[in-house]
Amino acid sequence: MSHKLKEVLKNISIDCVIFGFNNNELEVLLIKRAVNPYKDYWALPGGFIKKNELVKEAADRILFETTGINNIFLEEFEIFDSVDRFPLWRVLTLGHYALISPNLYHLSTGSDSLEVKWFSINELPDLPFDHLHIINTALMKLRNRVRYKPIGFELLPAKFTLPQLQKLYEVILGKELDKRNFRKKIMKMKLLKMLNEKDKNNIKRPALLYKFDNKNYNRLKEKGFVFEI
Amino acid sequence: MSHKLKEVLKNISIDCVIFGFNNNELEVLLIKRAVNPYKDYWALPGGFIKKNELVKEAADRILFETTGINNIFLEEFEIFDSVDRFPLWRVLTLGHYALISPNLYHLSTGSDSLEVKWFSINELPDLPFDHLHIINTALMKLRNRVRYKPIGFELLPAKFTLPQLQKLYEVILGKELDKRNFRKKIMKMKLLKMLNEKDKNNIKRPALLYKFDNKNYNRLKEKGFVFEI
DNA sequence: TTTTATTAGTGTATAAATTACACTTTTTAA
DNA sequence: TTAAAAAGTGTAATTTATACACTAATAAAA
Repeated sequence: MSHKLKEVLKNISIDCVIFGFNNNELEVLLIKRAVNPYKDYWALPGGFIKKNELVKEAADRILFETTGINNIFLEEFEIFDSVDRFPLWRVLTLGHYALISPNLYHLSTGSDSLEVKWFSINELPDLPFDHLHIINTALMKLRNRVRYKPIGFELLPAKFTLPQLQKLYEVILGKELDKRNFRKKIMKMKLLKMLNEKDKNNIKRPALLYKFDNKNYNRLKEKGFVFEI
Repeated sequence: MSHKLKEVLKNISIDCVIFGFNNNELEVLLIKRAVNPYKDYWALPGGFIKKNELVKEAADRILFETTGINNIFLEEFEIFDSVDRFPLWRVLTLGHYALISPNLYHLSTGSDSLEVKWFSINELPDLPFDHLHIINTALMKLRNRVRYKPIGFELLPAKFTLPQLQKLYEVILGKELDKRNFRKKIMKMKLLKMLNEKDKNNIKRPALLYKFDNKNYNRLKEKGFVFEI
């Protein structure tokens, strides 16, 4: 790690599970570790919290330093506390996750990472520590959360189509949705702004483009609106 | 604290917010601190995690040592990480909460607590550290959680009446519910076992007693049932 | 230019759930 | 025996959820 042990809280670390959506599949961002233990292994971006850092600040910094990604909404989802999960000493890890639209972020390595890459969650490499368990836990939490908070939208480009949104939810929830009912339900929530543009990506019947109306979502939320899919 | 600093992870502590339900009010369990800082103050039961302890084990032990309560379901709900929240050094606190039926548990003090007592959440004493913030956050999380998981039942005695259950939900959710609709909704879920007994507590028309059918709840859950109030 | 192919977009019927509401019954206390 | 207090109950209207097939709009192919 790039920071001296004396600068950090050596018993508390952070691991980040960054989900993306591509080719109608969920993906997760991994780094190739530059340091031991498990040098050269693909693993979750992670690191230790500095002594005077808030958890949120640390998560943002660690993610940026290892992958080049910043300015995303990281959320704590679980504490991983097995006694021997880190081979050298006792470490509790605060798991964080985020959903991002992969094409919006430029990836770069840092001193702790040799390489950064997206992996389909259906084709993960061997992972060190309990990182597979962390990813699976994050996925379970994501599946539940996405139904009660409009975080799924973060996985789409700023401009998206209703068929894309539906596909995203089908992939996350693992079930087929009726497009008539899905469309009616979403449109009724009044969370989308229709754009006077169509998706022109080699499609016979180009679909209308929308964007998420965050301002209206917050306004409705204050009035007691509850998102649910 | 009763444990030597060298035995614990001094940067990670646990605070427990234990909710009870009494006189149609939510209550929270506090201890009078036996040690500095803030000796003699009423505060949340808390302590440090031992070096080879799982978070869950630590939470259970800390709660038992400070209040005499054990064998309850503690759940982590938030991390409190302000840099100066503990005056002597950097401490991150893993907030845990639980709901219990107060009459089922015998309270006792330990070496860290001079006294243990229930306080109405509407009449809290001055609290040290950020304990008021911790309690308010727990309450917010509780209000949401109680709608999507049948944890509210934990606040009632093993045998309870439907009017008691409704009152509990009204208190937690902060709104009045129609007793006809509430009764229909609850009975339809098939989570209660009707007892051939009535509540005989100085009531003109004694109500039927029920108990929560955990076995059936788990069976229904496996079949895809989702609790929601 | 016309035809074909592919996908987006739409409407209707039924079932289920939610919401709003007042009176009857059952017990204990007076 | 009567009064009081609370539990228990049913109905109607509205909203939401679910299931389903055809039409329309475009680009590619002929």
